[in-house]
Amino acid sequence: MNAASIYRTLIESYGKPRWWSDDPFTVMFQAVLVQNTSWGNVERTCQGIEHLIDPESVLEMDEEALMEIIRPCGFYRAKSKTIRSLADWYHARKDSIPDSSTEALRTELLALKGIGEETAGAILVYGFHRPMFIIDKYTRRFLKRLGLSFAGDAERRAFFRETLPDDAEIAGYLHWLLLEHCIQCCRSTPLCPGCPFAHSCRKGDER
DNA sequence: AGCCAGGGTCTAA
DNA sequence: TTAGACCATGGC
Repeated sequence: MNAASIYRTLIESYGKPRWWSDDPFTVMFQAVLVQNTSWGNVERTCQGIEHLIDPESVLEMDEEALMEIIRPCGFYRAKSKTIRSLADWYHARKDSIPDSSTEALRTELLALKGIGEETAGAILVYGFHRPMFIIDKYTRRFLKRLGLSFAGDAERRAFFRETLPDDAEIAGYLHWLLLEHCIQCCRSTPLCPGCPFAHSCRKGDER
């Protein structure tokens, strides 16, 4: 089973996925909050404070206030620092982003403390509409359950690049679809009711 | 009560 | 370069 047929199956089963957010800074803010944290926590935290989620507001408020706001998402001491550096970076950089290469943006993001491959990928894809396959824990588990093993994330990315176009929308939709699928299906053991991959899924046989 | 959640950094070997 | 400790809270 190749990546293109995985994508097709996901679309057929779950329909057109939603985009993370149309606002780049909202993507950054939430991408940090969601690190090793459930999406529900992030949604509850962001509910009602939409007007504070922009670089200027973040830089204006003191660090204690920001920590208090994001506390329910855990790791709030580290995450508040990361969000501030993102706000700083984006505030200074946003006008020149359209002229920057994806690789340059990725390098700059990775240089910020608290931003790793996955968070950078999410920001590039959903925030800046740059093509990049995002490999997260769910993606790894999903591929493994399909019986596909890889030496590392570079190989996983290559697997997706092999049969899918180099396109930001596809990358974003694929990631969102995998997430949706895994939350409904892969997260539960031992059986996923109505799983569109049931015929090839080796759940429980993955370690 | 204990485990997991859409990670990332630091250290030791 | 890789494994393990650590960060912290909320939901089930």
